[in-house]
Amino acid sequence: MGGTEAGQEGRPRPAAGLAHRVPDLGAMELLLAVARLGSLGGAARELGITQPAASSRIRSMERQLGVALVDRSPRGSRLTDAGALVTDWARRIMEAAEAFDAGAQALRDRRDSRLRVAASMTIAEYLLPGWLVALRTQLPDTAVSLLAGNSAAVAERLLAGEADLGFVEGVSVPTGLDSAVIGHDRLIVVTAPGHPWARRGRPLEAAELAATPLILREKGSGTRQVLDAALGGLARPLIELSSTTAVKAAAVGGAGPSVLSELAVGEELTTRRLVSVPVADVVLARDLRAVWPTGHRPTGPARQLLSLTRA
Amino acid sequence: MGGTEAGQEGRPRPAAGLAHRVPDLGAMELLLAVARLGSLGGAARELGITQPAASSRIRSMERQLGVALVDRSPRGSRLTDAGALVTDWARRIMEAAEAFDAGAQALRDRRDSRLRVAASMTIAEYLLPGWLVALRTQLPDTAVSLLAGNSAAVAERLLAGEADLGFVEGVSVPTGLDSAVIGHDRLIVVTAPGHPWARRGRPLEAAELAATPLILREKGSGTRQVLDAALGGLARPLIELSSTTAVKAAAVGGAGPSVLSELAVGEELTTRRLVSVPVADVVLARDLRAVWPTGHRPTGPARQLLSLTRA
DNA sequence: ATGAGGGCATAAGCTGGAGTTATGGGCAGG
DNA sequence: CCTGCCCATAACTCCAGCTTATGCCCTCAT
Repeated sequence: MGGTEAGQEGRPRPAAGLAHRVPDLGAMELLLAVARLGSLGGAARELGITQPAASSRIRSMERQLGVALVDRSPRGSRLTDAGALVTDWARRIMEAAEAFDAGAQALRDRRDSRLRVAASMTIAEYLLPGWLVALRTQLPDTAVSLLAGNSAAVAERLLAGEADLGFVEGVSVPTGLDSAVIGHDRLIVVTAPGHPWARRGRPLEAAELAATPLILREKGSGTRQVLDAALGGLARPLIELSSTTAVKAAAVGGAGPSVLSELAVGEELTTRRLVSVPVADVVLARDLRAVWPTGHRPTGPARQLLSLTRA
Repeated sequence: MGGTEAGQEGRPRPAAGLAHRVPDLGAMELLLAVARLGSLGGAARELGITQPAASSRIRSMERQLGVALVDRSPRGSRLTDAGALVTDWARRIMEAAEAFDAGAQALRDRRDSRLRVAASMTIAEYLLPGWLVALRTQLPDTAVSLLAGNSAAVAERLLAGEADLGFVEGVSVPTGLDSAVIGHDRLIVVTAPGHPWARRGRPLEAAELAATPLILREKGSGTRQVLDAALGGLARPLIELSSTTAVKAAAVGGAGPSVLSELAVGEELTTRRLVSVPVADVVLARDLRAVWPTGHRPTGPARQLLSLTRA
């Protein structure tokens, strides 16, 4: 028994076991239903399970967290104060899960979909799932398919008639396509709040930025290319990491300043885990564009998605 | 068998069953490990499970999503393009889960904790979990406890010596406490991108806002109170809903304009599911403050947390 | 060329958690 | 007082995920 126990002396354990400390998505969904409906039985009915199942599931979630979440009474259940908080936090997980679901569904629905989207990686990663969630509220029964690739691949799909609408980032628009600017991907300089740059009065000079070792993605990544171009190939790495998340984690931990896409650090900025440092004389911006074959203005679901993406 | 099947004629199904369409957190954690390490076996070792378990779990995730995620070869596994995308989306869920975990742990760790925080609901809901995650990277072994309540309760705890640091929002600071402004909770007017207000040239006048029916939280909610005060008790409801999420969903769906805390809609704004409408002559802002008993300037972990929260 | 090693897959068996049905006890309102 | 809604407990079932035991594939160094 417990065969797992063998040999865990100096296990690294970076953030491992999170899944064991956090209730699973089903339990959270149930908790949200209880919060909304004010009754275990009601929530159970809504999710298509029985009342005892709901009762036991909530109870084991309370055991796992070590916190009482609901006040049960003979005429209903209400959240405790702690329960309300936990429910709010759970809601944010479920929102991320909804975006995941919308995206995953689009990756799968190849052929028979009514709206075929081709998008560059950055957009597909950060923006598209949110758009799809929004679109779903407007057109619940429209199947969407997604193909992610670089600008050239997006153009190819559109011109071959294999996609209805495309999204690319960058300075130039592939030939044969019309486009509309829908936003900007700005690279920003960020540091942990404790770093000296977080309190400087005047904006950072480009030369200063180029002279300072930064936490960066590896050479070859899109972000790195834009930065190198803007600085004239001068970006000086303090550490090179292979994922945006790793870079963010290092920056949050105070290892040094970094340059990241605004899209990647929205959450960190609003919670002040990272602070944006104004930069004086470099513009690190790329346009985000919706694209379609010249002349074939988007119609139907494509038009609807397009209108979601710009003001 | 399959007793669940009974009687589901006109089931409401608002967004039900999400948990069945999305892999569970353990599977995502595994996927992230595979992405990072480039091998199923390696990921398995890191999570303390066996290689066949990892293999089968990834495979069933691929079945569930209907998408191939990893390219298995006799010398390792790499993510497919779709897999990279899915992994990025999963990472966002895991980040939310990490915040959840940090918060939940603080709710539980009552007595023996080294840093006891008291916070108002808005801050505890939106900001604190992120701070705790950041703090964890700096002080991994510091137990933190959290007590959430209104301003009066926060003050009481601090003055009784039962909390080391507090956070409140609002215009006045409770007596007996020193404070530092760490941010602002601004209410902003938002609409779906398709709404006429999303394209107006000039900012909205207060009178115009007061005259337009809005999607709002129910009377008595904090947000509603601030809005009513700023407008002179005039806010006119189009729909009244009992949770911020419901309000957001209605606004995203295009039901009408709404007024929400900036903190609540960060994600929706960056993905352009909602658009912020500038307002001319009303300031809907409250300060967010860190507070502590007069004279007892925070030290140790409390000081560290405080420095995380402000620039 | 050949054996060692890392990596993945398949097969068979075990276990625990989540689900089910069945039943009982509190509290409100006609 | 009884009907209805709410929740809890008990006993049983079932499956997802785990383990161990094997085997095949490929690469690299001897």
